[in-house]
Amino acid sequence: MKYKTFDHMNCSLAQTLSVIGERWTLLILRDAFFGAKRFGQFQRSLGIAKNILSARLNMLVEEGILERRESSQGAHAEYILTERGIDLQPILLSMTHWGDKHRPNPEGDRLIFTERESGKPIRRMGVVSEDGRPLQAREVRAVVGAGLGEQSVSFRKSAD
Amino acid sequence: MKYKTFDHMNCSLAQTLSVIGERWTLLILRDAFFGAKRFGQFQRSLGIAKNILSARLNMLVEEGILERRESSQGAHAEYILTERGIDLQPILLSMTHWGDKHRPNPEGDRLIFTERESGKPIRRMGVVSEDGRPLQAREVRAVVGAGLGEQSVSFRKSAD
DNA sequence: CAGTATCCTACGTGATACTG
DNA sequence: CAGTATCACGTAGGATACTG
Repeated sequence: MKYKTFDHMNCSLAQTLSVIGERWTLLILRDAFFGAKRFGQFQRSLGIAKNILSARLNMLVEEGILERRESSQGAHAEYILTERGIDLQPILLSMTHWGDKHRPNPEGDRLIFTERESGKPIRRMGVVSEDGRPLQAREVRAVVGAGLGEQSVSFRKSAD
Repeated sequence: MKYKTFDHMNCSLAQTLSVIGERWTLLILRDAFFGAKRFGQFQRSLGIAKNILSARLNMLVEEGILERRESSQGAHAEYILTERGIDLQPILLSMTHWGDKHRPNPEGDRLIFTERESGKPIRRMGVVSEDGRPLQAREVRAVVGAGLGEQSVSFRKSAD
């Protein structure tokens, strides 16, 4: 009767959720992307309980998403995003964009993400074809690959 | 001492998490994207308890992500993705791509997402400049907008 | 300041029984 | 089949005290 884990599911989404699927995790990572490094920075920013924060940071280090470094100056540790952590950026940005659109702040956008060099806003996250054209959701379909083996994925005749 | 909600946070990511931040929700939506419509389809596919599924479906309908329709044929209801739900596609795909890369199936990719027309695989989800160039994570910065008011977002001198 | 440890609560969850 | 209701349980989460 225990909590069901998603680990056994042969599904990339479920695998990802088993790592970052808990409420606080993505908010911690958001702060990391904004430059938070120290325990106290995360804690004050989020208003999260210290034991939860401690557990999440340790988990993220175990998963290779953050790296724990002893700071050269001062006795505190620092938590730094690894490459694997930086790879989560599209997820965070997609979620931010959805919130911008569907749960907006009446005063206007909260954050605008821009290209550092030019200052121009980036394009809203969305599916892009191999040669760079934006695609509508319905123009995309899923094809079963080798990793899925015998499993089917569709509830109808053709996967969407 | 109750569970803290994220609703009050003036952050698009937190707002999104307060809607789809619970474990099962994205898996239910995954199935919806693959064509699942009926209660039993979700239930068998996920192995989720019926009361949880019921609660999640109702929540998603309330949030305007799914629409509940009485099927013309047969007495069952159907749950259909709304536009707002379809807008979640970049989130699901970003998470799927991360799982593909960092928790791969040794046999190969589980699913390949392709452009329906040409059959060519889509580009991996990532940040794209206004004029369509792929950007590295570090080439992106966040600028405070009107919706953020007085709040700051940075832990250092310049936001990342 | 940076955590760890402890205790407590309530929410998410799961099994099962029940209804239309 | 499509749910709703009930109940029991564990884990996430929160407050606080404690240690280096």
